[in-house]
Amino acid sequence: MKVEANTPAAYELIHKGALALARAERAGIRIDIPYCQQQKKVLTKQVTELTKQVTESKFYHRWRHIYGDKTNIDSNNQLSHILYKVMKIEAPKQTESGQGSTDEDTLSQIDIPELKIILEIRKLKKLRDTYLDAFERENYEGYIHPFFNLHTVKTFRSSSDSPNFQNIPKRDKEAMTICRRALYPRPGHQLIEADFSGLEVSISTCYHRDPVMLAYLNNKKSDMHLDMAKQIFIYEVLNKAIPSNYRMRQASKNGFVFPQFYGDWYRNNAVGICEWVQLPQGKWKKGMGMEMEDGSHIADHFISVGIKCFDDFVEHLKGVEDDFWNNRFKVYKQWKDAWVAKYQAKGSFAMFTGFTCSGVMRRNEVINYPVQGAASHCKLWSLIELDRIMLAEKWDTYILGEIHDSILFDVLPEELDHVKDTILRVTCKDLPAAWKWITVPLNVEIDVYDVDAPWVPRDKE
DNA sequence: GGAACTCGCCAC
DNA sequence: AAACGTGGCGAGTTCC
Repeated sequence: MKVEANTPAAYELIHKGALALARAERAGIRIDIPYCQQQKKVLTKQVTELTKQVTESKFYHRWRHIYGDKTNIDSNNQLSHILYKVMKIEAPKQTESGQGSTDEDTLSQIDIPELKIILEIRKLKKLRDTYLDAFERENYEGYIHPFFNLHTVKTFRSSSDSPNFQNIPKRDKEAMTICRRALYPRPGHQLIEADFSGLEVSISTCYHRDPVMLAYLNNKKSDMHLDMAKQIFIYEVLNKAIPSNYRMRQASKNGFVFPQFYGDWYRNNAVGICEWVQLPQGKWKKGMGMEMEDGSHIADHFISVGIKCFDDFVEHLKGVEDDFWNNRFKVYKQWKDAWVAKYQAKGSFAMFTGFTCSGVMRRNEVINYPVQGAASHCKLWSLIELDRIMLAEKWDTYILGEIHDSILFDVLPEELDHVKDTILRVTCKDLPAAWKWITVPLNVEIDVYDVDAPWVPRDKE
């Protein structure tokens, strides 16, 4: 497969983007090194304690009996051999190469208490060795300078390394706090993060122009994910403020809608959704799964509507998928089929932004690349423009980096209001004015952190 | 002793 | 009909 910048504007975007990102790299992000060192010690102590618990167990003795001095509780090869060959447990899942899997999902299904400890050790070591250690290693005079690359990714997204600034924990609150507590604004400054919400959905709609999706994007009161949650859970999911309703919406969004857009299918979606609401992949009984607002459980509800096990749920999702593409978003589906047919005839396709992709690609790639690419270019155009303005107006504010559909800034508090206004103008007005193919509204949310505070959201309530 | 591989896991 | 897109990186392991 080959990608090319086929227009002067496409070339210019990459050229200017590289320069703007180089300025972000040079600026760097302030880092609290004493905190990193101290937190690494805390994590090491916890790891040592947990390791001791494992090595004192009967399970470990069995392991040691096989591997002797070579025994290593970090070795998944050894663990796989012990579990599935020595103890003859039936592996719930295989890896790519056919070995019994030892990932989190698999180990948590096996009833050996030491496996829970091993998972906890893995988690703590990940934080210590992948994040805090990398921050300290890359520290130069109190700042890290992650690289942002525009030449490595097939779809024209960016990548980041040394350290990778684009995969610092966020969803797991504890992991997020431990890692992001190390990253600070300049003295007297504050961090803000501007996030394009649902950018790839918006950009895909510029291609397919599905009227139902357009209606969702143009009507702020409508909520696609809430509607999908109602259908998937056969439940009146109405209020995001109720925790169980919110969870069902999250499960629909991240377990069904987005994976479907990437080309996934209902069988995988069923597994994903069950993980979100803590239902097993077998028979369901009353009291199973996440708790609802009235104290009942999600399994009670599913049983009451005739879904009594995982396989019933898979069949239900098959129907939801069919309705999703052949009824709800049928124009989107027609666009996908036509787009792929056109690619098959020509051997290439063009993005809105003046780039072409040619060569052998799978169906899902042909559908995903133009969306991911053009969405990424929207963020890059915005970043270039904001960088230009901040230099021209001599702001004491810096662009620090970007995470695919968001940009992180280090802002002088006196400039905050002006910076926020400028971000919203550039992303929501100037960008669609410059690129006429953007025919849907774009939404940007700006998270503001406190002055002199790390990259950790202030606790609500 | 380094290159290249597998596996697992973080982000969007 | 087929069946999840893009990365970086650490630890363990194997190959040369």
